Amino acid sequence: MMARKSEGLGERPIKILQFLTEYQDRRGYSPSIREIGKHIGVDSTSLVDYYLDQLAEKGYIERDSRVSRSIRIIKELPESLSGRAKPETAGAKMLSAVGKAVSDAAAAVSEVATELLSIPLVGRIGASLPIPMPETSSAYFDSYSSVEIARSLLPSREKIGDLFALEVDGVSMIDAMVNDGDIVIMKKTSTANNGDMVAVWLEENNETTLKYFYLENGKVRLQPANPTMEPIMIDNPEQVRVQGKVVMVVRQFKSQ
Amino acid sequence: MMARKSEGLGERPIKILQFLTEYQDRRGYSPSIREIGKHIGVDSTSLVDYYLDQLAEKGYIERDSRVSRSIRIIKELPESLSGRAKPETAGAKMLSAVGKAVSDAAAAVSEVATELLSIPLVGRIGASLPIPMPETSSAYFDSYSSVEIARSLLPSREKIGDLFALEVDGVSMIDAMVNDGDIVIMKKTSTANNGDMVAVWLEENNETTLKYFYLENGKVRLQPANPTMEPIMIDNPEQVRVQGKVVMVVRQFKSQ
DNA sequence: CTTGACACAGAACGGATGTTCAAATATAAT
DNA sequence: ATTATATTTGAACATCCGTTCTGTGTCAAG
Repeated sequence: MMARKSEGLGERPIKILQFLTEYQDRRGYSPSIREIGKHIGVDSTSLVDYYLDQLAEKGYIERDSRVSRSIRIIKELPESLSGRAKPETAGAKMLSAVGKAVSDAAAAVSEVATELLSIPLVGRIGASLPIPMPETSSAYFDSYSSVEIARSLLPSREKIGDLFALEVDGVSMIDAMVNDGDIVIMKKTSTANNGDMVAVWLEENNETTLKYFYLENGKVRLQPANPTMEPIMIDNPEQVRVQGKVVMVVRQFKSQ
Repeated sequence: MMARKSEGLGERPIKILQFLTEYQDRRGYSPSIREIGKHIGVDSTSLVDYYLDQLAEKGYIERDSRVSRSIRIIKELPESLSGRAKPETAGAKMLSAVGKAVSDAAAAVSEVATELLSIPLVGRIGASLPIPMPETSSAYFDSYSSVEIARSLLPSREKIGDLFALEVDGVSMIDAMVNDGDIVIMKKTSTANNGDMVAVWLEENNETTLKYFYLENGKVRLQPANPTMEPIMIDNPEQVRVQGKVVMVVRQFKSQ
């Protein structure tokens, strides 16, 4: 019979190709020959080398001579050979999500766009200064950077027009459980409801702080998030300049 | 006097980071330590290792212990230091499948939106229990809810496969500036770099906490985010069970 | 049966590679 | 000056890793 193998791959090379994809997705670099061998149940490095040569000749991968972990995937496995079930690792799941985003990009852009809000990052907030506010109209669209937040994270009927973001400068709001570098997403408003966390400008102290807001029989109580700290009582609500209410705080750890 | 030297990287590490980007874009895998050394004019491998440690501690790269060519770029160089435009055209095909898909997607929809990652919310984290971990190979896809995060908020080349989210239960982590109801997004890992905020299971105290991780001459220092609190010193690093590193914290304020 | 192409095993070689250590020098802080 | 910390050198070590070589067994064609 015509055992014409020139077109097809053996089972082992296919498994290797799958493993390469999975490994690289997960770890960001290529496995070594011995790692490949262990995964497919072969402890002869020469045999793995043999399979890799096949994959290279068929144009599926490339590798540099004498360089460890230099395998690059050039061509995807044909679907007819993929033969693997859906349930994969978490990484593959995320991968498929990305793949979906790619393939659906043209069709679903509008949908995605509505799910992802681009909130202008208009400046920094520190204790010593009133917070900057976005211009009421628009047009600051490309002047500053922006923070992208999924709509699903925000209160469902939040009006997006009044949202803006600030980066926290300094540790002055540490008692509000907000740290240097955090991004606070605020809603522009001059009124607040009880229990809201608001940014207020305190004229007497000459500073901006984040506090929980309570209006109780004519007096304003500004309560720090830290329960061990004393609240600030203000008799005349007119003195309290609410600059916005905090909708969300995002803290990123850039591994530092 | 404030001699702003602590700002960041020296000239050598910056040059290394540029070289890493260039090399990986061109060849699809990471250079070896000696290749890096040759490029920056240093033939001491330990010195390159030293620089790479700095880059890792600052969160620019990640690498796996004892694995050759395993450097991944996590964070791009700040533009103020880059001194180089972004060549997006050629050479990008050598990137891993994920990287390729991501960059393609970004290119496809860059005008309207970036990608939205759906990160599984696998449970709650409290002081009294080890944190639940996502099963690596099972389909928890629709059994739990998920948190949607724009990729732009995550480190640029972060591997997305190992991410999962937990909701904070209780105020036990208030000294880590994490409050009840916060959502922490973590990366599944059993190793940590200095300065990372990690979730660790402390057997003696029988609790899980979030602390900054430092490995200093063989001992582990777990530093609370609250600077007024004392660190925990652990002589034997084997005792420290790192369950993951915190990538992001999201706090939502529901408006009434 | 013989031959030859193919698939596989095991071991060994030599170079590549990450890691570590001791020590020297430089820089900054006290 | 003195101490402490950061940077740098050089070398050595133990593995890791790709490559190669000698086999063994299979199976179909001549």
